[in-house]
Amino acid sequence: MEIKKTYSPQEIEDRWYSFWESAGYFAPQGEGEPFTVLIPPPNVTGILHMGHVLNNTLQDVVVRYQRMQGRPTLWLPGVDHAGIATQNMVEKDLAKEGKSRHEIGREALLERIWAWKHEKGDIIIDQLKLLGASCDWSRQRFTMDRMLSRAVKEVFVSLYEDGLIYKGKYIINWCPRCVTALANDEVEHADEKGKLWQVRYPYASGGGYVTVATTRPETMLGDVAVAVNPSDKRYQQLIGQELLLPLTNRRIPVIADDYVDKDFGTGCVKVTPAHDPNDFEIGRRHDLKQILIMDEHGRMNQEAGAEFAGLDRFAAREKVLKMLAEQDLLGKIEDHEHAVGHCYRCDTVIEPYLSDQWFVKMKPLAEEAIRVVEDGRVKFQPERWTKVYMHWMNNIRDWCISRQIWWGHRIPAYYCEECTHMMVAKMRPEFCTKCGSTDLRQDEDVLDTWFSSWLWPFSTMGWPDETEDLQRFLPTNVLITAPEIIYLWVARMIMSTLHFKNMIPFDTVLLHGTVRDDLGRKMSKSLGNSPDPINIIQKVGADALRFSMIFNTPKGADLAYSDAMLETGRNFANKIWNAYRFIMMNMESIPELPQPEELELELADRWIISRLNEVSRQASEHYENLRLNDAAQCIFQFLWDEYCSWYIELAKDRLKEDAPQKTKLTAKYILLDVMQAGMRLLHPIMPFISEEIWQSIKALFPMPEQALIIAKFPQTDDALIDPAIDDEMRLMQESITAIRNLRNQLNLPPSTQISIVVRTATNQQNRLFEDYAQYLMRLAKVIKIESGEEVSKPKPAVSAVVRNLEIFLPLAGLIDPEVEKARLSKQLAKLEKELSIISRKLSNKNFLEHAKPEIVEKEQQKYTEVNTKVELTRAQIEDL
RNA sequence: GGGCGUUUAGCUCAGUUGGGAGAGCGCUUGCCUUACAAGCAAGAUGUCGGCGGUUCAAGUCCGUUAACGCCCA
Repeated sequence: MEIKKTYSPQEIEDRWYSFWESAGYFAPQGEGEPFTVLIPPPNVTGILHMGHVLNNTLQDVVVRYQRMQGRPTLWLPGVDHAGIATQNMVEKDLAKEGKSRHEIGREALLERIWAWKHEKGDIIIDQLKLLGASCDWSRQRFTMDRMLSRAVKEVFVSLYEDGLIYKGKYIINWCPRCVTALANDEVEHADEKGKLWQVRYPYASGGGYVTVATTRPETMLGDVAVAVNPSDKRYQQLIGQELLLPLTNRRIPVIADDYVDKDFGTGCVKVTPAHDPNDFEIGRRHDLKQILIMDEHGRMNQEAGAEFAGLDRFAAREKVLKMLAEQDLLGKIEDHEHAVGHCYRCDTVIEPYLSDQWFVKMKPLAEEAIRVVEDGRVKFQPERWTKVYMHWMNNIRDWCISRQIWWGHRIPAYYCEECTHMMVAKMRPEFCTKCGSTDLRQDEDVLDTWFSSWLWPFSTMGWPDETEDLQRFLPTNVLITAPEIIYLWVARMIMSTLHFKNMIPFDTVLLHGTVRDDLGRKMSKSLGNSPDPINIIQKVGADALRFSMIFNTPKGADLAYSDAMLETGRNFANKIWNAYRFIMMNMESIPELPQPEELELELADRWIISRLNEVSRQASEHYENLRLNDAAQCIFQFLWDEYCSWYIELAKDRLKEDAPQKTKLTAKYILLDVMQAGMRLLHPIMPFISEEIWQSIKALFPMPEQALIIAKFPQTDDALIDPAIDDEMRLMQESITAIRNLRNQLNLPPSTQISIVVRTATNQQNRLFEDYAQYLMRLAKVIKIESGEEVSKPKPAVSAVVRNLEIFLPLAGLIDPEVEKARLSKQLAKLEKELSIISRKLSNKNFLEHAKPEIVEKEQQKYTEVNTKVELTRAQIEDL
């Protein structure tokens, strides 16, 4: 068999993905307690970015681990219809043809969007497959599917009937570019430098004026009052007076309202109920008129006055300022930094805008959703996000769910054209229930995309039917997502699932960080600092990408991505590949493997088995606790630093032609067994290379399972974790390192063969060095070893102290006693410092009284150990 | 204005109940040692942001302060 020297993922990854998928391994298998993960549905317009990679890799690792635990595991995938984004995109294409959606009409636009969806809507799904995502694609969902649309209608009608959905005229966030309302959380605030203009409003009676301050002077055209704080002494006599609104000659009153901040600006506030949320509230309290001066594109309308009609809002601002200045009505102008809302889709400045919208009453839904988090039935990880959730839930506001676009679930409300009666129903009514007319019109608006996503836990499983899937998989287990959508999505799913299913949707929410570039900036299209994950996968393979990300992402923390970081995964894959290559090179002549009971285990075998069991236990624990970086770390360390650097190196002697047959076969058996077990540990993080190697080992080393993806995760056998063996092996390793160090200090090239003398301190050590002298010979390039408790120190020699034993390297002619003395003195100083710290502790009465006995004992042991080293080192110096 | 987070090796960051400061990358030195130069071996590097407190013992707990970042208003 030919195995390449460098690992090439391209040849392997596609093959195993199709194998898994066609064998049906992604679907839940078997009986027992299921494990379910809901995918945060990506946008149908989306293409895979680094954030998706992190999010979906985390999910896949958890899912693959649970699958290997033998649980029927379901990762339920799908995409959402991304109302505004998708429509924007198709409208852009339309614009290239010189058409607008209004010209072609609603039906034609929807047809075009569906056509686009059928052609390109699965791009991100195909990309997730390249990443290795083991979703059950037979259950793939789309929020506009008939099944999910049915749930949306059902929910809308039900909430309406319960009085939890209402329609009304309110100030909402309006994007004049998207020409639609936005929910509060779809608005992103950014601090911007603006101006605070003072404007003089003359008294209607003449003789003077009041000065108001505003950041948006153009809205003055819609002013209906000026407000002052009732407790503001300066303006007491003003209240009730009338002013003449400049540029319009409208007469407006001065009113008193507690909302006004006496210290902001001049203490006088212009009131524009149709264009400011706070003014809207003031207006309601004082029963003021609402004058809408803009159209839906952010242009002034007739109400703004003939001079302004048709002007864009920012052009209108300039004109208003110019005209005010001409009439000498403009006062002080100050720089003013304030938060400005922007559309999260297109970044256009949001306009607070008065319009007819649909809302969900959230308070009643929030109550139970607060309780399940309070009593721990739903847990956030890391825990601090609980506070964020609670804060929002305790201050929850009604949710504006209507959007003035066409792509989405059309609101199931119907109006009678004759008597204006409104009906809300799942099916279009035949006639008006009030006047009997058949002339009905459906509401033009569609629902917010989140209004379908918030039903994801049960709409994807067939609700409102009581399906098998619902009974089996709800509540799900872990939701893995980004903290940005705690409000938009997570909280709302908890509310909807409690309300409609009387269940929690999931018991754990894992919030992960953001992928940043190496300068710590968020990755974004506009910065162009986001690499294309597909390119990365083509270059280094999905496994390397996945490992690098997991290895470098602690639970809940941000990830700094760089190409350098990628090398961790790539190099690791290559390392494993070469370990596998080495094993296979030596298996060519394998006759037949021994049975486990026929093995002749030596120190290294027992040690690697002990370590494997310990690492399996740790890895399991880390996977369970969602500490995936720790899982990656400990598997990496085991395979690279223990299996490759020590076990394989030691096995080389035992694989030689002339080695005894038993020894040879035992080494081969353990090499294969530990490698296959290592692949099991690694599989959740690096599924492709692990499956490839495991399958190949399986050909020589029979295993019951058909595939690694469904193979059992290694169980720990505590009886095989042997601290005594670990300790003996560690002594050998420390001795080898000490000898290598000596060689290095003396600049001995690897070709120089050396002999050493080891003065042991116990019988047991003596035996160890006799039995395993070969280990030192192999790894420290020693040709002759003399060991024993009574051996005498050769002269001249350099020496090292390992625990309580001494190692001498006799080197006539190569040693400069002064240099050696300096080297040892440096070591001695270090040791003495350490010793003094310990002895200070041990002579502290308080320490001895208060510290736990095992801590004291540990310190005492340490003292003995260090003290021995000090004495031995001192003796060596004197000896020179 | 309110809340949250971060500050540990040159860089990016781990460090879960307080008890011997860690990883990856980078750096230094020597090696193509028959699996791997995407590698091997040996090494250097820290007033754990500052100050104060609790404790026998603090990177870890408490208070305070500074810088940076995020969210909300």
